[in-house]
Amino acid sequence: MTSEKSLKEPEVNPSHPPTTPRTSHPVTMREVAEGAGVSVATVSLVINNKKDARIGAATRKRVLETIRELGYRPNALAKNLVSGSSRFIGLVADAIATTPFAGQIIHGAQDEAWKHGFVLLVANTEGDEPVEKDAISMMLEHKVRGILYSTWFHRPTEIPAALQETDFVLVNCFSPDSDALAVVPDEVHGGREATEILVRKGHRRIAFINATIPAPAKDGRLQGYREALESAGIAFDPHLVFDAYPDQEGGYGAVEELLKRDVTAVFCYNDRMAMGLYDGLKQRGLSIPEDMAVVGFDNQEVIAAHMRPPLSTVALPHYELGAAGVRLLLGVDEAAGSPVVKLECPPVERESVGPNTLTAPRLP
Amino acid sequence: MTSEKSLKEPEVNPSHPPTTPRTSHPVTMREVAEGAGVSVATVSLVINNKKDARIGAATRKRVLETIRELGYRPNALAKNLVSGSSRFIGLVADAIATTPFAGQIIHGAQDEAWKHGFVLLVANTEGDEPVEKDAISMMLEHKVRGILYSTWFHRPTEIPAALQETDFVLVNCFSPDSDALAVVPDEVHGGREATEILVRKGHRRIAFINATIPAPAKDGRLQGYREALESAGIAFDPHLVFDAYPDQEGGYGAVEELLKRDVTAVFCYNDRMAMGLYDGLKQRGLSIPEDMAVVGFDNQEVIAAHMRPPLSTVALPHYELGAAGVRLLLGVDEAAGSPVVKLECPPVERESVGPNTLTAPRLP
DNA sequence: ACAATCTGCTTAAACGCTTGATCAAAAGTG
DNA sequence: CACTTTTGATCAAGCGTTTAAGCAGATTGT
Repeated sequence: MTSEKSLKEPEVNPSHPPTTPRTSHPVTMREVAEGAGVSVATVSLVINNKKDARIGAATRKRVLETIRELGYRPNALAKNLVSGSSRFIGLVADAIATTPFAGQIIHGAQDEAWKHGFVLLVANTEGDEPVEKDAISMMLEHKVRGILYSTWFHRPTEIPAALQETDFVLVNCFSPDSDALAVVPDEVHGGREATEILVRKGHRRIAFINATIPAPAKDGRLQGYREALESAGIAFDPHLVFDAYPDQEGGYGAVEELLKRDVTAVFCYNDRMAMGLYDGLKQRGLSIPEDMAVVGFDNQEVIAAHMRPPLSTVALPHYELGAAGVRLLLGVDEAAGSPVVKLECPPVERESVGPNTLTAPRLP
Repeated sequence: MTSEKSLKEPEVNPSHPPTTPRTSHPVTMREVAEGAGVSVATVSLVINNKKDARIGAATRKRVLETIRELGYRPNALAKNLVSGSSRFIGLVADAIATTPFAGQIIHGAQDEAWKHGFVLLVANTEGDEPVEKDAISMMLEHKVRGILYSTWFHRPTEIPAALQETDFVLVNCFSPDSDALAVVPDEVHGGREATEILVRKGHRRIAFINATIPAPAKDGRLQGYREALESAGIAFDPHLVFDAYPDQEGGYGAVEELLKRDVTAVFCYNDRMAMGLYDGLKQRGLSIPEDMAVVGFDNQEVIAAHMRPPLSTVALPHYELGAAGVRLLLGVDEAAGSPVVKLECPPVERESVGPNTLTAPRLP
């Protein structure tokens, strides 16, 4: 009988109530119940303050106090077991930090998930199939509420089989032959916005340096460019569109071609390209925006905002992609008609675009 | 009696075994047991193939097959409940995507965690105290194995009280008055490396544009600079060190000062500063590295690798910080003597540094 | 031939919590 | 005053696992 739980054993250190020494095993609900002289059921009811539970004010207070004194923390694991589902949302990314973009997706997803009481479980697959499979398995085993499957650049993708075992939404990618939920940037809209920045400033002969590599962005932005021209009543001139590899070198190398075109403005496929273009232009003694207005695409903060002059561009809504992905997963957004949601790419005007001074003859 | 579990009800769709329709509730171990005609204990033993468990070859095979047929997935929640601890590692960050850096920390932590069978639970606090508290609570409630508390730039920090309730390690930050485990970049070493890139190319008059804002980096890099000079037998000249705000503008604005110093090389506090410096230099018709050798610090990929010429710099080991943090947390690294581990900042040589052509008279 | 040992599997308790069913006492009703 | 109702709390089953302990039947030792 001596092994019976001794009642009211003097506390070792009653001074700082919430100090739960890590050495002692975690406080459970049972201990709280004993401490407060009630049943665990009561404690549970108090904690979750169930609407229809009838608990006396005195008891409730006593329980709450005991919880504080003991520094009790609910065990989410047990909670989840009972409810059969967790408050986790999985995020499977093919690149988590290869680019700042991926970070933004995580950021947006994290914030939105948190807002709804969920936590993000992140896995980085580096594009490795087996890893991806394991990652998804792990998430399923943890009974995640759903999975966000994201890619670091906008592209079509296959849907891993295991994904079908839970709710999921594709983020920054889409499945051409399936009606899977997806959220992607609206490239066409972006292309239009970019072009319109130029149009608004009076430019009429606007070049578009597109990417050499095929992607939704390549087609979409071109279409947006054409739409913007059309809206402005400017005839589309195929000669003003040409391709370059979408990086600094590409932009730098495109200068020569560009200058042949006799244009006053140029829309670059992305910011890095614009960065190279800047160099090429400056090297020829040309200045921006006076001699050439330029707009980029992506709004890579580290680059765009700090070039000289700061680059006007169009932002890829990565943060929003993550956030919208979560909302779509949770079904908190008013259901869209199409399963694939397209997010706007907002223009970010800085100083690389000035009014067109060349429509009138140069320095008349 | 009709509500009894009907035995061997014909399968609805026996064609694709592993296709577990999401509509049906998840397959549990019990169902596998029934399917295989054994007890759940047996199934458990087979799954974890316990060394000392005695299971017949036939039974084992049958169980394994049933698992496959039913598409069974263990419920990690239940597993964790029993074991009392999860395979989670929490990552609390004050900024998850404000900078590409934070992404790298996550990346490193996730890779390393994964390697040891753990998953990352990420929370972004945006520096907000209550959020931080909630985030830590949530992690504790999920019985994480430990917590990585990370900051996006190297700095001293307070340790949130709740952290003490579990194992934790500070990443990219440290607590001046506590012996908490921490892992940070070795700024002194970095400063030395940066300077030595220049020294090795024969430069003797090397300026250092330090930051205006106090930080471990400011002091550390300066010390590293001095150490490198000393090792090279170059007298430290306080006039060659001056401060500027650590961004593009700062670098651009520092050019004037710099040119007064009559130096052949400059070590910038960070890459962004170097970027501004490039502009200022070019604008004055100076070329890099011929007229001025420049090295940066941080190795911000998006920037450094693509400037013209590509910038020599020193890398902040963000990925490694995350990875080492996890190792430290799990205790897999050979215990270091000091609780704070300093990681090397490796030099990344590119083309912004050439041999010193000015020690000898120009074009002799 | 009988006990001792081994083999293969099952029983049942436990993990920490939730929740519908219960129940005793207090309060309200006619 | 005998009754229903309300109030405040408890019981106990169950969530899906793990694992120590148990138990038949087969195998071995002598």
